[in-house]
Amino acid sequence: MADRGGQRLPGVDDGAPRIVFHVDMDCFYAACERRRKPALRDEPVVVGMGYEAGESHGAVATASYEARAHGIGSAQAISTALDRLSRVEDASADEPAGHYLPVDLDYYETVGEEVRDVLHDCADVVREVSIDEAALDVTERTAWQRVDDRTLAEGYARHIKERIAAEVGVVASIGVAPNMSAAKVAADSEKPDGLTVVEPGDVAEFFAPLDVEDVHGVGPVTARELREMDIETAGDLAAADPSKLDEQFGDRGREIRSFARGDDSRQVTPVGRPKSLSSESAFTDATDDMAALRERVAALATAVAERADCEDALYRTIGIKVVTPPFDVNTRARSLPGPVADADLVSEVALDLLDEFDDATVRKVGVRVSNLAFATGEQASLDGFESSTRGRADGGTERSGEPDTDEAADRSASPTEPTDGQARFDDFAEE
DNA sequence: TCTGGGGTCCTAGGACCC
DNA sequence: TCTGGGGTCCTAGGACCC
Repeated sequence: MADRGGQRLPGVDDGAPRIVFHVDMDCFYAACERRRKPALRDEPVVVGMGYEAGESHGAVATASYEARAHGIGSAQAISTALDRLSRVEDASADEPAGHYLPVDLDYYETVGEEVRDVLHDCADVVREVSIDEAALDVTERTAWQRVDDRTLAEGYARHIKERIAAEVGVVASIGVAPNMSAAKVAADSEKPDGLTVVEPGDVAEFFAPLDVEDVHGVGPVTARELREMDIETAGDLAAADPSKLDEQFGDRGREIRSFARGDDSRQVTPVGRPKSLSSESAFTDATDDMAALRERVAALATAVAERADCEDALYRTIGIKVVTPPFDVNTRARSLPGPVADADLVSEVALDLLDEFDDATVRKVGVRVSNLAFATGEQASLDGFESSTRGRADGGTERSGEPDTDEAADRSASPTEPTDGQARFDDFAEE
């Protein structure tokens, strides 16, 4: 598959800077809606999730630039967005200016698929970061070489933008840089319809004036702590005393400092299998109605189990999330002796974990399965998979025997396991 | 920003093992 | 029983990303 760029061994540096493109669709959900409803072009468009038609509950997923001009932004409460749209000049109370649409992920997924087809056609290694973003290693397809004051890489990026516009009908911004972190920041630096090239020698200079919060891995909390240390810009962070950062942030300190310098040694690799699957849902008003909570949790458990099924995933840990006002996140989880795929069990365990919160007021609940194992397609040999299942199925740890007992001995010690890789359900009836 | 939904990774403490 | 040291797994929470 990815046999050109992908052959390179991790950590091996042949000296030549790589060429990474970060491709980011502009206002992707809104762009998808416009693709199928051309009348929405040039109009303020707000795509919101977690809301029912006619209500003002939920949050903004994507706002078009026309809507952003009125102060509407991502993650904003729908009520605020509607309020701001209704204040637009030619809006009436009944009919606010602009268009408010609920998310239609299935449709965006099909559009995203078309974009991915183009990207895979244009690059040897593609890392799909999300439905609307991807990192590409195109080192083998283009070059940093300049022709007429422009790099070949810039021309290639432009070609990809044009293909996406022509073949899919949505607009992408692309950042071009020698690594993923710099390419991402470059893509964000000019939107919409941006194309920003940061050549290998210019990376540090490009980062220096940026706000610390623009650095990958620096969120609101870390940014505040950095500002308290008088570190305001990426340049400040790049020049900061590593031991001080280490003291404050541990390993993450070194990482964000090197990102701020424009250094990022991570290779572009395709995303692997998921590590967890979850589903959550908020109540319009916080509730202490235990019956309603149980009903919601049971429905989420069913949904999660179904998705795990679709992905051929077995899970060994089942957990819940309970959010109480103002916004306290509580999680509980229970691990099973071996991987299973059993919807009833997900429900049962989730509801059992929920019992602890029987006198809580709850605004949001979630169900998660993790510690995933995949029945098919995983490169680990079936032998390895089975022996690890067996080692745990008796309720002990894998190392429950003598130290360094070999796998053959381990295997013969538990002769009665099922053959499909699942532990028996009664194995964990105890707890 | 009174806050939707789906993820990843890291850390810290406790249980338990040798 | 105390002390010492190395290690894994599990749970819960936090920060971050899109």
